[in-house]
Amino acid sequence: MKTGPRRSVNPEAMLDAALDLLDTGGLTMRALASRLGLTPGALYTYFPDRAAIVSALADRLLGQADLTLLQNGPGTPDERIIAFSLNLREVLMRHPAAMPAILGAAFTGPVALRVGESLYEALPDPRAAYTVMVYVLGAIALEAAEAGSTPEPEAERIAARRAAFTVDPEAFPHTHAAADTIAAYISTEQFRWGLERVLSAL
Amino acid sequence: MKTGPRRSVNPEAMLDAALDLLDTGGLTMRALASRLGLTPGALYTYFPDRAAIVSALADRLLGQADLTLLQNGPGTPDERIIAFSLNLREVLMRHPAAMPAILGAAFTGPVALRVGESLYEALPDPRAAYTVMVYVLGAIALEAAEAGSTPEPEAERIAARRAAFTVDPEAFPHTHAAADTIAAYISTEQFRWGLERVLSAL
DNA sequence: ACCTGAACACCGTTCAAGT
DNA sequence: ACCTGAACACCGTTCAAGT
Repeated sequence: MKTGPRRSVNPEAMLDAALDLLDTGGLTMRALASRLGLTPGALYTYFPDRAAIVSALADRLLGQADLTLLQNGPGTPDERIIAFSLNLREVLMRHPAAMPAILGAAFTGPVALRVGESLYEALPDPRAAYTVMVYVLGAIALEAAEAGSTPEPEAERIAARRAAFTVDPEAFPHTHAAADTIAAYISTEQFRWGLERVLSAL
Repeated sequence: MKTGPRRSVNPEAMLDAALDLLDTGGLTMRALASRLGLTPGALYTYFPDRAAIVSALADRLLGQADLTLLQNGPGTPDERIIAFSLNLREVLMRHPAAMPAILGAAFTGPVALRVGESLYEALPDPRAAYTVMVYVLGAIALEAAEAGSTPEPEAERIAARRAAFTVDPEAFPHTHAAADTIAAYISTEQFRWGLERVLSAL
């Protein structure tokens, strides 16, 4: 029983299909093969194993962020770092399930190298640059970890967090008092606020 | 064929065995059952599914950090946050494979709530507190993502990173020039440096 | 309540054989 | 080089049945 279309099986098309399956939480070699009209074993002609597919996917996703925002954009280096980081967050949050792979392949991939070099141009102290990477990737990883594979709008995710968040006011007074702010931890506003603070210290 | 010891099957003992298996990269329901002298199906008496075991493990691991460093330690609030963060990093880096679960269950678990409340006591602005969480957990997640499940000493990991790191000096001049510092991104020194900078801005 | 035995519905990967 | 068919060695989870 062949279920998928047969045309144009190449690494690019494979990654398109793989990303689609990853987003729906069902990236298996068997499902991917079926999408491409292939048998599972045929995939090993293109990639050595499943992990290689996920790594390639991670680097490709990184490449979807608009690097010109960091390189040629208007404004100060800090402003360009903020603009690129906001764009990167937007791109990566469209595929939360890929975030673990992004953390894993963070610096090895070819695209990651180009992003890194551009960041060092904007922020020459490499220790400072890494601090920014940690903040940006850390914030996105925390958001992605609780987002479903289907990314709801930010406002709805915050409302859901607020509704689900209840703590004993006696035992956790500070936490209880901060509930609204805590629900908004995943907001663009919080992301930008923290990033600006971090950059101001570097 | 029974392979494991039979005595004392309770949730605590299960989590001990589960952590051990997670560290060696082989946490499966079948392996866990065998360790406990049980059949796979018997595990579902204690936990509803595999994910519940991993979540419980994550919260338990968080509890191994010494919260008194944050609550009652000497020094300024910032110094206590640094001391606790260094301790947390040490604890979590003993079990890198658990880091994804830590990110996922970051705020829901009972231990996580206590840690959060203590952090808010030291750093009352919740937006500032979250920025610290993002930095600390982000840095540990990036380190854990590339560490093997068996945690080598830090010095060896840095040396291995330095040896493996080669880039085209023409195409990536800044990256090439920063190679030594980049190799040391996973160092305690870099972790502390970044954290101090972040705290100084909050 | 706790556990077994057995099954169900899957996985990733390999490999001889074909084209 | 690319692909099939078939197998190997696994998975998590369910469930009737026993104690």
